[in-house]
Amino acid sequence: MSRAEDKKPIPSVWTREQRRSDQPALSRAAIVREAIAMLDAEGIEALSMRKLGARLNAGATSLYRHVATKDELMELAVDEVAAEIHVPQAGAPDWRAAVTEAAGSFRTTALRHPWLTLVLGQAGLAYLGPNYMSFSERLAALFTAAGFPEPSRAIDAVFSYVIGMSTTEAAWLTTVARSGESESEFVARLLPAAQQASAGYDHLAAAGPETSARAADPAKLRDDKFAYGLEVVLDGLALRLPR
Amino acid sequence: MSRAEDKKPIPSVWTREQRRSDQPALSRAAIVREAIAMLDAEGIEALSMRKLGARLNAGATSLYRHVATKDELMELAVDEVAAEIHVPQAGAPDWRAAVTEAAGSFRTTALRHPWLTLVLGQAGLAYLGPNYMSFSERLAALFTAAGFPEPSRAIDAVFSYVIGMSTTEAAWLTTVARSGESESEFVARLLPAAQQASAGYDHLAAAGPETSARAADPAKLRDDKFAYGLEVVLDGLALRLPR
DNA sequence: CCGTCGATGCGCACACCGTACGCAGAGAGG
DNA sequence: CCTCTCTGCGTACGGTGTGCGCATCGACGG
Repeated sequence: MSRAEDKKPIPSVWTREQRRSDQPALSRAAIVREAIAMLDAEGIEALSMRKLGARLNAGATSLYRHVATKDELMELAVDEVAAEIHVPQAGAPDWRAAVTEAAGSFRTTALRHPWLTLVLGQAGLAYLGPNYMSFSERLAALFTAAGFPEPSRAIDAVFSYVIGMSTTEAAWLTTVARSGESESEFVARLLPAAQQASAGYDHLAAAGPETSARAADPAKLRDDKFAYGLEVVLDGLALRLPR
Repeated sequence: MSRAEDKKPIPSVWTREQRRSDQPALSRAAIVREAIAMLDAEGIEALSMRKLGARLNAGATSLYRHVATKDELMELAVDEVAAEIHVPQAGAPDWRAAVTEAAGSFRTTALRHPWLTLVLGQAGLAYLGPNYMSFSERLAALFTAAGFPEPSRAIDAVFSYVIGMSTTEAAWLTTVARSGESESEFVARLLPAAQQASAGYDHLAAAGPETSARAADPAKLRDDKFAYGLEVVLDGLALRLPR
């Protein structure tokens, strides 16, 4: 106590930087934006509060002034990204084209942010953000205008398919990304193993050559597969439209 | 060195328990079995190598003699559980009934092990276990026998739907389980909040009363919803059968 | 019977995680 | 000028997955 200055790097007025008005400060919006950037770039398990704080020139625990918990951050990120999904205005004459557009938009959003489906599967949309709400509202409008007596049933049918396919694709793309190779390279390298694995399974082996022949452009193959299944679902729904 | 016994609780012959032939020892099968039990009982984020080890009267790191990594453990658990999915023998006259059976079996398995869909979304089935392989093989046989020229397309369509719906349901059930209430209680308690949230959204609000009236038996409602969507997909597929 | 060896279990340690808590400044209002 | 609220941060706690090296054990060759 006698020696006023002891250890520590001397917290004097000169050492102390004034950090005010330097950065636009921390804000919920900035935090969410940066979190999404990290999630997109490095995947879901690379996001930590500490790293996120560092990216914002802040300490890890500073974030908690604007966000209650990491889970809440994730929900905010999900809702933010939900704004990217485009659902056409209701009432257009061709409801199939409109639904196809909405489904495709969901898929591309999910593939652009491969962590989306993971969080959806975990949180289950318990707390609904505004963007997700208006997404649902626009869908409901679309299917109602199309003439479905129980629009929510039809929506669930279509979007269960869309979510399922998008989840699978996102998982695949994540695996590919982790390999550091392009999708075609990865497929080429995986092919022998896959064929060996399906040896002894008659029907799987039968599908092998056919699949490998088309593997030249895997992205297009995925597009086609998605479109095919979507047409299947829409055909099934069309049978249920009155008249 | 002079005093032979020093600190430490004296590792003498008497203190030292013979652990041999007490438990069936640690084995990969036992580890996977116990991991599944923990996952089912306490959810995916409650499973840690330390707790799992403790449940097997073992240290955390002992498990690594039988399992390379936690991720690998999860893949083993997924494949183990895949054996529970029942796919009817190919060649039955009514392919729709057979597919409905397989789809329903997948769903009940996914709901019995709500962590299944989460792991599927993460790992993307990069490494395929034997049970998952024979599941796929049986499906391929089923759809080939049904007469689909491109069975894999049809399988993907149906099971993307099934996976999507099951994922959503599993997430919901997990949320319900965390609340400690029954599903009906949870729904009842959630209803006012849901209605308030959908105020201002015309079409969502319109669906409100109808939904709440049916909320008396939520499990049945989910069953119906799943069956409805499945019929939609199967109808769409039926249109693509030759002749 | 004894010495050796490979397989097995475990304690320790490391780096990292989410986050509770209380303090240090800054800006606003009296 | 004093006070009060709001924001950021340092520290700390109790967890996590897992690499490493040692102790122990059953089996087996001499």
